[in-house]
Formats: sequence, structure tokens, C-alpha cells
Amino acid sequence: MKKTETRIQKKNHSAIKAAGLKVFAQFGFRGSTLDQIAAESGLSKPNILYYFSSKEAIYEALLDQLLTDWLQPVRDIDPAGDPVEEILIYARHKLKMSRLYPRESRLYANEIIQGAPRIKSVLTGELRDVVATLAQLIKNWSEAGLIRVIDPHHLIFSIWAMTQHYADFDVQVQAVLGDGDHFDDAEQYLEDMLRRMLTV
Amino acid sequence: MKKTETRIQKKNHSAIKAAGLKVFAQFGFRGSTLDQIAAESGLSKPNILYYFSSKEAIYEALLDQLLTDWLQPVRDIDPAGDPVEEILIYARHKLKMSRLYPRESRLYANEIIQGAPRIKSVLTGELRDVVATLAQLIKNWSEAGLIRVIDPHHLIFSIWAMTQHYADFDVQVQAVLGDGDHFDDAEQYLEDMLRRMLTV
DNA sequence: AATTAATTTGACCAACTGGTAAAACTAACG
DNA sequence: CGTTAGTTTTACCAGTTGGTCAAATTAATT
Repeated sequence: MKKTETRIQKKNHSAIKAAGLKVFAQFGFRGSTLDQIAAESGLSKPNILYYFSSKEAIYEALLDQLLTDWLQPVRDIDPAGDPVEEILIYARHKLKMSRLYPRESRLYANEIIQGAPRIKSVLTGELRDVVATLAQLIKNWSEAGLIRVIDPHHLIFSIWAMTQHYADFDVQVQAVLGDGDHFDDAEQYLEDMLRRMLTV
Repeated sequence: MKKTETRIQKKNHSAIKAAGLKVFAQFGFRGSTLDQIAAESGLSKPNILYYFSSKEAIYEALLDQLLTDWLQPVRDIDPAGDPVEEILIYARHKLKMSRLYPRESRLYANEIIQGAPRIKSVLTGELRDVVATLAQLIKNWSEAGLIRVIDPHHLIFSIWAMTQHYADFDVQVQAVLGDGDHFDDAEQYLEDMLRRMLTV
């Protein structure tokens, strides 16, 4: 349906989204201005509104993309795979996302902290379902004796919390540990933690 | 130095801070307006500026208070106490703060996500020092064989991440688990996790 | 009660906000 | 090359923003 995109359209759409991501991730929706996005993208403000109908439209396009990218890896968890390894693969993937796309993480964090006014329906819909399925799978693994008995939801929360922490609270991590990349140590710690929690 | 506070001053200062906390925690500094704080506090905008010199002054007063309240419990950890219990006491305290004062947690999260422009010096100063001291203590405990050998910094991060998650991402938690208080389950999970991580 | 100090308000402002309209410009295509 | 479709800019607007100021009001002190 969108095959009719001009080369200029393609370029500008992604330039605007890239700029919007940068700005929204730092200041949240209400704290961001079209002028900032315009400056960041190198386009004029009216030109931006030629490609997106409103400030909100840019923000929503970013959130949509984000949610898709984040939910897929949960769905990709293989019920037939080795439980510990499957969970570790997911956790590592999530941490990698924090390392490679910290701005996406911050954008999401901003939206959630502000009460998720624009994606609450996704949270109570798609997200809830996907998590429910995963929680059931973990419970099954527990009951089959493949992993330790554990609260599936809080396990999931702990993975989310820890992985996103390194993106969202990056400034604090850097302040405490000094500048540099601490994701390798974080991965080791996370893996250690999950193995201890999952194996008997 | 501040004993000269009128009864009206006391009342209005705290009314403004309470309103500011509510608004800033939800929208971040730039996304919040004095009009919102005025409406929330029941005072007129000029009246607010009679008690605080600027929007920023309110915000900074809140952050100052917050940082004090958050750093103290870390300092209160007793080097002579039982290591696992000391860490558990701290973690439980932190979780309790998330339960009782989620807005403070969100205010802080907003500030950090936005790059901590106003408190970076505290992060690389006081916070860093306090954490360094705690990390050293944990390392000593490890070397004395009282707890398992573990990366102290990432242990601390994991406690912060998990406890603050339940305040900052409250909407998401509620969406997944349903409305209600999930802090008791969270505490149990956290305690289980920490015991597994700390004991050999 | 009179005076002084503290508090609150209303009117205001310049800068900025998201967004519009139409004209000017550029690329694509026959 | 001319025409059309797509793109960009200039000028603009009404509403909001943080903040000021002097006048009016209220509370505290003598």
C-alpha cells in the first residue's frame, strides 16, 4: 500500500523519524517541539508537516514501529527449545537492543512514565496477551521440571527492568562506572542471575 | 537559617512542591507548565512565583530533597551487620519507596532519561562516592567469604532497576498483571533473587 | 487602631508553540 | 520541452509559555 513512496519521500520520512526519535526520547512528547525536530532533521517546520500531519503523528509512527520490534522477540521464544537457553537468548537480545537502540528505549520509557496515554490499549491488549502466553510457557516449563518454580511475570519484569536500565539510566551508569561500554559486564551479570534463578 | 518561615509560607511552599511533584513526575521538566502547577496547587501563577523564583527553582527543590532521601539508606548499610540481611534491608527499603512514593521515582527517572542536565554533578560526585563505598564493602564481604563473589556495581544496578521498575513502569505492570498492588509479590521475588545471588 | 510587613491578584508582555495558506520552486514524465 | 505532480519556502496566526509589575488585599506587630 505504500509502494508509491518517492525517493524524496523515503528520505525525508526517515530523516524526520530519526530526528523525532532523538528529540522525543530526550524530552518526551510534551517537552519536544516541532522546531527542535525541524532543526535536527534539517527540514523546515512546514516541510515536516507536509510529510506528517502533526507532531503527534510523528510520535505515533515511532511508537508503532517500536512496539512491533519489541514484541516480536517474545513471540520468537521457542516452546520446544531448551528453557534456560530460550530465556537467555531473549534476555541477551533485549540487552542488545538497549545497547544498540538506547533512544528507542528512552522514548518508550518516557511514554510509560507519563502514563502511556497513547498506547495503553496496546499494553492491555497485545502486550498483555503476549506476556500471558510467555508466562504460561514458563509455568509449563516449571511444572515439567525443566526449570525451577518461579513467578513468571516477575521474572519477565526483572529482565525488562535490568536490560532497559542500561539504556534509560545510561547517564547514571556512566556516572557511577565511568564512561565506556559496560554492556559486556551487564550481560555476564544478567546471565549469571538468570541461570541461578532458573536452575534448581 | 529557614526558621523565619511563616505559617503561610510553610503551607504554600509545600503545596507548590506537592503540585510540582505531581506535574513534573508525569510530564518532565520541559513538558510541565506553571499553569498546571498553579491549577494543581490552587494558587495563582504569580503567587507561585512569589514563593519560588522560577519554574526551575521548584524542580530543583524537589530534586534536592529526593537525592537526600535516596542516598541516606545506602549510607545506613551497616558494615558490621549480616551482609545478606543488610542488602535485603536496603532492597526492601528501596521497594517500599517505590510503593509509597512512585511520583518521586518518576520525577527522578524523567531527569535521568533526559540526561540529568541539572544533577549530573551530584551523580558523578556524591552518588558515585556513596556507590563506590558500598561496592567496596560488598567486595570485602565477598573476599571474607560472607557472600558469593559477585560484581558489586551490577548487583546495585539490578536492585535499583527492579525496585524502580514497579514505580516508573507502573502502568505497564498494571496492564500486564491487572490493577491492584503487586508489591508484595515483587518483594518476594526480589528477596528470592538476592538470596540466590548472594549465598553460595 | 494604626502601621508595617507579608501575601495575592489582575493586567500585561515578549518569546515560543503547533499549525495553515498560498506562492515559489524542483523533479518526473510524456 | 512543456506539463504536471511533488516539494519547499515565506509569511503568517491564534493560543500558550515563563515571567514581571504595580496595585490591592490580608496578616502581624506595635
